[in-house]
Amino acid sequence: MFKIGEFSRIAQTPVSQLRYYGDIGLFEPAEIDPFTGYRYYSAHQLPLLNRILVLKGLGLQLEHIRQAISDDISAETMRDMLHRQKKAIERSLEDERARLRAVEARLQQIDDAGPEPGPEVVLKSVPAQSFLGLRTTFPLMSEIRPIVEEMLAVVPGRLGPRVGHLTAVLHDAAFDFENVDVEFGFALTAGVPDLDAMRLPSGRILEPRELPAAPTMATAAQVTTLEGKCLSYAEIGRWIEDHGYTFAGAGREVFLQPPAPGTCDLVVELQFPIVEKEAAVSS
Amino acid sequence: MFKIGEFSRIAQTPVSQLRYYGDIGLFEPAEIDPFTGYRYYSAHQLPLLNRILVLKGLGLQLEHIRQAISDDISAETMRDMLHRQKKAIERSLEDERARLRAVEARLQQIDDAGPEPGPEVVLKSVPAQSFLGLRTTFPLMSEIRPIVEEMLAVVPGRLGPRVGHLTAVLHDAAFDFENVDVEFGFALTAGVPDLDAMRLPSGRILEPRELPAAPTMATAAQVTTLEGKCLSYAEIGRWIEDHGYTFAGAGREVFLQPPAPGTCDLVVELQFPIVEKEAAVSS
DNA sequence: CTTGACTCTCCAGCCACTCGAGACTCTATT
DNA sequence: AATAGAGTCTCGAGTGGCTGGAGAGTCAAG
Repeated sequence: MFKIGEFSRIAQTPVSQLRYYGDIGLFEPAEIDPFTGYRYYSAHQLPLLNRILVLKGLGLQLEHIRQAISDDISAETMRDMLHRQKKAIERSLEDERARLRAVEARLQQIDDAGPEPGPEVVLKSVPAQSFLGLRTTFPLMSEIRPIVEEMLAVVPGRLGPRVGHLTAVLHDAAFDFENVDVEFGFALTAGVPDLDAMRLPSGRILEPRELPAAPTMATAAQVTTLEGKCLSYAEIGRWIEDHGYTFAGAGREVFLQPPAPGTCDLVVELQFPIVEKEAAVSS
Repeated sequence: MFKIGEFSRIAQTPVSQLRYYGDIGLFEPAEIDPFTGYRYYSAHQLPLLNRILVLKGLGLQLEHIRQAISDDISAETMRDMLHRQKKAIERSLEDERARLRAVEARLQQIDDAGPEPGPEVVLKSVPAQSFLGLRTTFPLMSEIRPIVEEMLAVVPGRLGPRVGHLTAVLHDAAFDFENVDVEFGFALTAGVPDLDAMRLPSGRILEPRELPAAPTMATAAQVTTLEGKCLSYAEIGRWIEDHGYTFAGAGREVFLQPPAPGTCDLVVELQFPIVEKEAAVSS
């Protein structure tokens, strides 16, 4: 019989761990002195402890190990467990690899561009939404603002609390500054009532439609002015390429802080639906 | 201004997380209603939150993220941090890969051999030790037992509390059952006193020497009889091959539970020093 | 005014330990 | 036999990054 310290030296396992395993009933000393409380381990227990340590080395949880070492476990059950473990490791390995790529990309970016941060690109998924909007091809960017201001002045008041964010849907994949085909309108948060159309003072008519769900969106939020958000298009485009995605549908601009009449202070989130580019990647 | 729920929807971040980040002072609401305690977030905060989430996605700890987003951080410091992070990921990636290999090996083993477990092989490192032993070439295995019993009967009594485990050093790499060149003796735990040699009743003399340290040992512990431990040699040998190691020195048998005169109940730990086999492994 | 959705604070729990405080116990040497 | 020093005991708290629940308060639509 060994006292905990010597057994710990033999098994190369910390004393605290042995005590802990005893406390949770995973691996208990062969004997405990009822007067002093000293734990005594027998050499015969070493194979079991080793088995536990090996299973732990495979990444199994202690609870699973407890099941695995209970005498009545079949080879089938064990196989199942290890199979699940294998899948789990493969998943986390994939995650780690992605993380490594991301860290490396960011290091690269610092070396390339200096510390000028730029907006962060994050993935999101947005569900399908009702949308009330007006699609137009604007010959010039400057013509957009009046219409937007008209919408902002009128629509929230009329729709009341159902109204979501002012949103632009960019139907032009090739984004340039003339003849932009863009749909402005509002996402509707609650279920839409019997709303067939809505006429603006200028006579333009907003029509309701369903904005499709986008399971994967690359998004970038920024504080900017109405005309100064072009930089981020480049940024987000590069990100999408770098991370092995491609565009998959019309992008959006969500005006989280809509342009107020007096100020040029607004917050926009660019959103682009993407899908993984299927490439022959060596695993 | 958004209430926490809406901001959570916008940022696709759980409410609980936002509250937590507020509590630890990593990302605080733009405003807190002093009467109700309601948190209010501004759209302007979204870029910062995104930055935090991206850094978290790189695997950084929140404490480090806090430093990283504090305004006065240089590109140098940031690079350092990411560099360390990269190293950490690479390390854990290597660990995970090893784990995956181990799980796969074990699955293989179940498919091959059925659920008959066999002893577990674990890695250990043992420091250099003083040793008091007797090296002999035994023509037959059966001649070992009397000598061992003689040693067990005499030595512990004479050395008192300094004595470690009965140990056999196997100088024969090619292990067969005749003419075994083996050294039996005792490891000495405390610093050895002025002990030059020790004479057994049969006239044999135990001589002291230094047992070298072995930074990496493949070990397997088993409950067995004196003559029935051959199976494990195969087991441990296969393990060493499978895991890309080679033997590096004389193996040992440590008798954790020494053979008592009346019983055949003993516990032995086989120990083989190993080194990584330098092979052209594709990373 | 009611109803239901939201939000608040505070506390416990997760996992697999580790560390420290304060009190015993063992053992080798004087 | 006394003592010093190493070892051991229990108990409680801490780790990181949250999540979940209880119980109470708040908001907004109808």
